[in-house]
Amino acid sequence: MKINQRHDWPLTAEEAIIIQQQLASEVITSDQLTTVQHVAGVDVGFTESGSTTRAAVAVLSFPDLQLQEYTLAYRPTTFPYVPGFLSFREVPAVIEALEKLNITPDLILCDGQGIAHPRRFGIACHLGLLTDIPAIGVAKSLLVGKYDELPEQQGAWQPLVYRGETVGAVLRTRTRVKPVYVSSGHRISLPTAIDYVLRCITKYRLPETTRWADKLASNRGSILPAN
DNA sequence: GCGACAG
DNA sequence: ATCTTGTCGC
Repeated sequence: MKINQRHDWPLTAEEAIIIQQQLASEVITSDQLTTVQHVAGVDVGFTESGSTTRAAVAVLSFPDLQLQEYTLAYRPTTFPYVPGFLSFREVPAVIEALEKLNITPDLILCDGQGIAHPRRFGIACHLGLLTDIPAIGVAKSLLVGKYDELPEQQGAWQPLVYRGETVGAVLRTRTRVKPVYVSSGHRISLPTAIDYVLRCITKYRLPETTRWADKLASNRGSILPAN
């Protein structure tokens, strides 16, 4: 798929904040999706002491969740990990991997937050805007916000509140397992996002999309080409 | 000023 | 994220 470059990649947090504030105003948190036939999972891993960023995209059919295609991209790491600026470290490589895709996904599940972010612009928002594809943030841990305890049952959830606003949901994807943090990335509402995340869950805590992407980005099973 | 802090 | 073996539990 083709992706139009909307900005240069900043080298400092100060420059990154300006970009986040500009793009955050363009994020859409209402449903604007087409029929979902393909769901993509995205993840990033690091090699060579972190100097190389490896991005993986896995496209699964929906709703049957069978792997249809995957791409990889390697790039030198140019931005450090700073909470609140994860996208500037990972998105450049992800974009490159997405451009190699033959199938254009109808929905993207990201490993990280959507609008559940200090400036309402997590990695799912960034990827959603750059690709103009509906995107959901599914994070394994909390970045910002508070929430009440939730039932142990699969499907239970509680609003994630930050500065008086509901920015996401804390969702129990499997009974008695630690919950995940779901938030809108772009072109999707929270209720719809929760629904899709649950529909991508089979027998594990994380969606099959992110499990595939994670496996590919970390090269487990030695199924990847060296480069 | 003191903590908190996606991956 | 990454460094790393065995081990407890279903």
